[in-house]
Amino acid sequence: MAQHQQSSIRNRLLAAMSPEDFASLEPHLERVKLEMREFLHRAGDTITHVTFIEEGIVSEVAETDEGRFEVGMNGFEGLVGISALLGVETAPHSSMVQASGRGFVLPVEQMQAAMDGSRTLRMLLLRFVHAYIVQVSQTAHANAGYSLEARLARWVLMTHDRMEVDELSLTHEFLSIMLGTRRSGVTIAVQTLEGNGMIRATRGRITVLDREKLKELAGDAYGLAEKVYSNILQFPQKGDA
Amino acid sequence: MAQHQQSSIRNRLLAAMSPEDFASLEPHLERVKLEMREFLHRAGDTITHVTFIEEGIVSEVAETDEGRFEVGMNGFEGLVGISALLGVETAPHSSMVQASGRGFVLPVEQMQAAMDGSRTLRMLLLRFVHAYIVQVSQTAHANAGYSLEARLARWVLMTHDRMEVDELSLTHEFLSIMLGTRRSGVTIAVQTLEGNGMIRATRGRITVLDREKLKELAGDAYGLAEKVYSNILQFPQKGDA
DNA sequence: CGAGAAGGGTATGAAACCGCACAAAAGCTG
DNA sequence: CAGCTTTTGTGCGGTTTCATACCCTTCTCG
Repeated sequence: MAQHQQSSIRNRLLAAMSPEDFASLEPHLERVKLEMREFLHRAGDTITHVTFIEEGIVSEVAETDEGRFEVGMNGFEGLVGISALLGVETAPHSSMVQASGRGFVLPVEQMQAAMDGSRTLRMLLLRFVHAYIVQVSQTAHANAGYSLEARLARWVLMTHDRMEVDELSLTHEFLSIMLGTRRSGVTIAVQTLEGNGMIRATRGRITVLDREKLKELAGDAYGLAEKVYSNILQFPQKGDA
Repeated sequence: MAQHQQSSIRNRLLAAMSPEDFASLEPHLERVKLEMREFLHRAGDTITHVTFIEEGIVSEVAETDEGRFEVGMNGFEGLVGISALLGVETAPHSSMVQASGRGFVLPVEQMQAAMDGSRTLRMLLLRFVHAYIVQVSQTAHANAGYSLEARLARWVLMTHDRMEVDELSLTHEFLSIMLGTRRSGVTIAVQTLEGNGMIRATRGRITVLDREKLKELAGDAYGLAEKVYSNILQFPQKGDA
């Protein structure tokens, strides 16, 4: 009997596969824990595995002289090591665990063999890549024209989408890296959101209170990528829209 | 005899294909002109064709209430309709001709059939998708943390990479859309670059004078994506590095 | 060549952010 | 519970960018 039952899997990609496609990968899947702040790989590393996320969030981070910036994130709707799906061995960015959790790793050789062998699997995973591109594009867009508050709202929403609880473990320091801004700027923005009843903030923790208000603040910086995920992959929208 | 000789093609993707892959596409390729400011498609449109660019530049633009922003660009190193390579029918962004030129269109059905039929073709085109993702990520990164001047420098470099001449036809108005900023802000930034001898600016035109200085100003906002293109696709670096 | 349109330069006050520095909490540890 | 570390709150001056408006220059075309 198979080690892993497809029906008990949280990862949306693994769950959405045809049983045959899943069966071709299943023997090679191996459970891993995703520990807070751990790097699955650094920019420039050779990618040896892809990681299907079951729980938690992994951020794609660009690191330069000017500091670190998040360009995208993935949770149980996706996987880490997207470049490997496209036949590229070297990671262009670093992947850091932003919320601890767990996942399944799969060696790239198996991943590529399976994709070569199945059109349906390819279709599924490449549609996911498309959704990720839209997400990164939205990040570019948000960074270009939206206020710090709007970007914070967007970021909280995206993180919340990928968590099962309303409490997010986040320090201002960490948020400032994700948003590419000053730590004290985050403090001000957090206070504003809290003042408007969108979130409750305590030391090292942000609790989501009102998603509708957050969406209003985020404006067009939030939503497009999420719509694409849900059209393409049955990414579950939080039940308030 | 084939209508189009692979050897006479400027597009890097078409040129880099194996002769067999090229032959499978060649009968379906049709020449098109790319007229200034033309939209190849708008966000939400169904993608019916991909367009391999021979000459000119097409920008991917996100349009919202807050204005329009460029998220990425493609020239003779790439194609328009990337989503179609990933099996998605609907365009997430609008594609606008930023520098006039020409290209080859190919119906998506032929594109997908050819990709399904050839692993080597798939590998090539998906590696290109990867390079595009890195480019968009860099845009996100640049927008997050770099000054208007640095972003302008990056943008001029990227455009220059994709043109054969040093003279770029660009109005400040247009640049302000690309960079997501005010028109008068562009004027100031252009003056600064001109003052430092990096460019010469005349009405509706910017001439590149000193790429090295531009690179210095752009810093880490420029370079990573270009390195990936060149590793993966023999994207020619301008001969000054 | 003269009018109009398109593009570019400049000004001005307000707002958002930055960099930095330091004080106050909150939580942890011995 | 004393002392440390981590996290958060706050202040201040300076810079960048915004929003808006108006004028000037250059080009086009009748």
